Amino acid sequence: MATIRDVAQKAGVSAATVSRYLNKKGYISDDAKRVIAAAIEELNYRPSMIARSLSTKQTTFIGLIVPDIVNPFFPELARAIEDVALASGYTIVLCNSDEKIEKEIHYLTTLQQKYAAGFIVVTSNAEADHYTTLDIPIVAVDRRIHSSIPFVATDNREGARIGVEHLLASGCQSILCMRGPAEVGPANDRFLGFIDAVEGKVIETHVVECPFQFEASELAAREQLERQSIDGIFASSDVSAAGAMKAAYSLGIKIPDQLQIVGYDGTMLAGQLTPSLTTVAQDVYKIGTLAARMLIKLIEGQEVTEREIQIPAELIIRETTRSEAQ
Amino acid sequence: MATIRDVAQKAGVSAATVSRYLNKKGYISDDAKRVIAAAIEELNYRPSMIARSLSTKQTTFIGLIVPDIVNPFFPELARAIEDVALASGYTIVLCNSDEKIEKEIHYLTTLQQKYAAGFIVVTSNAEADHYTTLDIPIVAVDRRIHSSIPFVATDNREGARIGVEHLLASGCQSILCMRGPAEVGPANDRFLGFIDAVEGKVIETHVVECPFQFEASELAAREQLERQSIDGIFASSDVSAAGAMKAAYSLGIKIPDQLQIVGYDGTMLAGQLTPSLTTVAQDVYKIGTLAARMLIKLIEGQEVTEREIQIPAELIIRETTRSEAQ
DNA sequence: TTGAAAGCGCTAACAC
DNA sequence: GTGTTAGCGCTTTCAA
Repeated sequence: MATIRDVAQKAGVSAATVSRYLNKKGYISDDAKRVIAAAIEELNYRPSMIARSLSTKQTTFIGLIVPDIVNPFFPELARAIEDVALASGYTIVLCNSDEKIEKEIHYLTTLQQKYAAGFIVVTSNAEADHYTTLDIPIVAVDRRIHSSIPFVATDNREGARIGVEHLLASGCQSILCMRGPAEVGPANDRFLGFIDAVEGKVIETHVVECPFQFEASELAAREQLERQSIDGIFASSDVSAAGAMKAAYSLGIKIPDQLQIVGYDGTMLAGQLTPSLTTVAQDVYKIGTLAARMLIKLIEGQEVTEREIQIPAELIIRETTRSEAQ
Repeated sequence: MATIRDVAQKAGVSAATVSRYLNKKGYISDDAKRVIAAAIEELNYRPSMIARSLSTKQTTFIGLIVPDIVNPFFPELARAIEDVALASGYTIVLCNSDEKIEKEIHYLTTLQQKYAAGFIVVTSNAEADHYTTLDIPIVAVDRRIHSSIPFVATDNREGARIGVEHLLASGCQSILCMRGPAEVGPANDRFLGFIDAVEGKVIETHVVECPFQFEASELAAREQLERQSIDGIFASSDVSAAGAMKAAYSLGIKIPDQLQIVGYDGTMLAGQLTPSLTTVAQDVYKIGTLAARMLIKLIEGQEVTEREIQIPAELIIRETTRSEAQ
């Protein structure tokens, strides 16, 4: 690998001049430009980012800490972040925390001593110390970490309200809310949205808490479906909705004739189920984009006015609801 | 941020000694150990990996180049790789190529000048020059790049054969093979497996090429299903199978009574469909694990005997086939 | 407009 | 066992 000095020598100038050329800093004669360009070309020279980093103390790595990239929400988020990072010359480092605080801390410290310029984090761990005391920028996505940390997410409460409203408008009289885990912020927000929608209405409601997981959701749904007459389900995630569909199927309950279902998330899965699932879609790509843009601004010391962004969710009506109202 | 010299000073030793302590290299007195440890603790010192890298010319970043992390195969692969990387002190950098050779080259060069110690790559781009001329280790996953580059994948041909065999054993007389794109290596292997299974059998076969994509697959399947009588489908991916299921559903064809379907991949989707999809499952996590281990060995200069690994696929029998033979 | 020189934080001979 | 010294490849004053 050629170094800056090799280039300087070949071009007959000093390393400093080459450096200036590379960084477009300071004046430099057209002649010099020409020879340097030629030398770089000839040597196929690529500056070492690591030497540069050592010198400038700036880096271009963004750490992305998510619970588990296998969870369908995160690949799309990662994709969005990577796209904007790429455009701005940043590179993303993938970290799976499994929601474990030790793993989060591990990444935070290792990456910081390595090369991270900032972090984008999805975590439910409440002890925010490790985040608030960090001396590099960080933005929280999907779940709020601390009031001092910028945050981007869907307006889950309103999204859920819309979804349940749709069930109501479609004539449901007895609705089951399959809410997510109490430890997860968005799950609570969605539950609040459910309450918002049903409050004061003369209908029956049931609530069951279950993880964002297929088998567990299927089980929970089956239990509820057997026990009482339910004609509508609002599931806090598409996976749970899929579980409910399975339960209904094996119980011989017809969808959407006897039972209508609304999921949440708007993952691919929703569209690929049969019948296809009506769902409240999050614009995950947009969340990722905004979070990444915000972080990069922070890293580059630019002004960030909106430190808290809520993105509206969108109801996608498909085959698991009848939408009589329409 | 404290530096190694700060630590040395506080401990009353030289930077070299601290360095030796840090890297457990060379002898060092217990006394020294004690003072150094104390100084490190007190100053909350963390060595700068970037300075270290500049000095040693070693880094701990692994570039992972995949077409698109959103594609369900890749998150699990990434997860596996990250898990073994983490255990060995490496960190993974996520790169989405969109199958575009320019993007691949971009990552290859940028990351190399940044800090990559090696690459794990999934690509169908045949011009392997950029890979074969690379001067850092690389391993190919899922799709072969060049005979000189180590490679880990599922034994797709055999996997497909098993899947089709199952359709045959379940009594199918007229089988449609929904094969993947001709440019994609594994798709071809799976098609060969299909041929292997049906060759010489007195049954009817049909073949249609379609991308690993829901809508397109649904369309293709519907067309075939309308045109001729088909009682079995071997789809080259679970997504395509899901599309086929949807087509059958809207055509009023009962699964598995009138039509049996076998998918390929063993993604979550397969288990979450209703009825759940019989599929040939790849052990993606294992592929990732083996690839990462191999790459790390290569990076660390260890002997790698098996440079080409094929992992068997496993048939998971679920509700879209009848398995009369059992 | 350009070059010399110092230094970023660490490692690695080599000498003591 | 430990310290001195000389870099790793780049940037950045400061002079010229």
